[in-house]
Amino acid sequence: MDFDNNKPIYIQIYDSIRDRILAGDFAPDERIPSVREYGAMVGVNPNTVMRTYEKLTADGVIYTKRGMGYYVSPNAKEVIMENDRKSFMENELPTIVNRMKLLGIDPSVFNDYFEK
Amino acid sequence: MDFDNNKPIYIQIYDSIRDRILAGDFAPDERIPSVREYGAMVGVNPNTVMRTYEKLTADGVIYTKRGMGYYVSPNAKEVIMENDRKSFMENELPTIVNRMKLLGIDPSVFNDYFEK
Amino acid sequence: MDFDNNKPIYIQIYDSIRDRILAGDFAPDERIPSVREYGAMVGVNPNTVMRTYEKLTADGVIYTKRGMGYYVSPNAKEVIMENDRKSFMENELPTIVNRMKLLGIDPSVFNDYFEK
Amino acid sequence: MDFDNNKPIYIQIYDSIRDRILAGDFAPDERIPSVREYGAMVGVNPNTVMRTYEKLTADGVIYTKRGMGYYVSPNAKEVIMENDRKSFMENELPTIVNRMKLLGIDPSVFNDYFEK
DNA sequence: GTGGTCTAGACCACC
DNA sequence: GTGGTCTAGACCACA
Repeated sequence: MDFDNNKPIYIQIYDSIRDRILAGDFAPDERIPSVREYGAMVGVNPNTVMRTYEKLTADGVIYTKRGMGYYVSPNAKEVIMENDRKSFMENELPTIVNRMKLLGIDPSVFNDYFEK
Repeated sequence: MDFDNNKPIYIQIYDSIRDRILAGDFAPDERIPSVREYGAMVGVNPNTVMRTYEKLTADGVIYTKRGMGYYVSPNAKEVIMENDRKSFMENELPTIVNRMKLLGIDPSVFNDYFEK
Repeated sequence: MDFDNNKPIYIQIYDSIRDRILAGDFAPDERIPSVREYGAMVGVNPNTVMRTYEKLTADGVIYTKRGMGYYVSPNAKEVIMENDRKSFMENELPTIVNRMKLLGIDPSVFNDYFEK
Repeated sequence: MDFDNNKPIYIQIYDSIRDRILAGDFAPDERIPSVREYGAMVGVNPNTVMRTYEKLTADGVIYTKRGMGYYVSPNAKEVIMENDRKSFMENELPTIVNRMKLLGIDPSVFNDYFEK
């Protein structure tokens, strides 16, 4: 796995695991690789993977069983979708609209683009 | 002025000055506040403002007269609009639409939000 | 049985067995399930149950007959009650009261909660 | 500062800072020592202090200004009190009451103890 | 084996 | 100077 230097590695792993869960690569209650395994796979230090797993746990996307590993939450997909939708509506949408107004771009471009 | 901690302050000032130029707060060839003044206004170290002014100068949005200060370029608005519209239509719009499709968000939210 | 991840599982099993003895689920000199059986029941590795049984044996709450299994001590209830009451009154009660005072919580919450 | 080996150091620092805020050692919007300073003071690695600060930030007890340091939230005291009260009522009270019932301890001990 | 904590040391962007 | 990220390596309790 190769990383973009402008973004923390642990965030990039975070994004990629969320994507893989959404894509169905990891099923609910399935065990995901240990921090050591995953670190070896993508070529980063286990500590860095740990940080990703901590964040995903805080989100409620995965959970941990002591001494056994990390598992995908049963409702992981819903949690991810819900978080993203919320963040889009509350944070991104306002700033996008604001910019479009300043740039004089009409909202109809979205309808047009959607149909393609 | 209050800042978002996830973005460099000098970029946030950069954005805000560009917005103010688009909004007409600063007219072409008008002098903008010195780094010291501006820093005091927004509660920030002059060094940080300096960094903003350097970036705006590199963009061609403002220019400097030695010993006199910084001035808005005659064609500042056009420069900003040109760059931003292009980048918006080519880069941002596609990724936004893509995300919205994944999240199942309807393009009509834009029309709705615009009216507010 | 579902476990709280902040506490070792063998301790949680330990607590639960003590509770069951106090509640009369296990009578004095009655045989308790083998580590294998108990592990299967609660979905845990026999090693983990073993650790619990060792601790209970050290406490004098159960005893072992070689080749036959583990049995509840005749005076198990008394041992548990004795230890716990003392430790509760001397150690826990003072710190609980102290915290409640700091947090401004009235002792009446206990009377209220008891009735439920 | 000397630490209890049974508890993570970063949690012990976390507790101690919360206590100091409640005690008024750190005022609202006051800057707290940098991770390096604090680490040197209590004799731990800055990374460990960082972990404490991250947790306090997640709680809303402190906030960070980029490149400048960490500051006590204006409503830090209220946040701490509220969190503690909630955790007491939801987590501790039920388990305490449960144990008292098993041990046959009457809730009146609290009223008695409070008056001392 | 697993997660979890901690250290020492490094490098970066930002202020 | 500050926070923030990352590595390498260590040690521990737990399963």
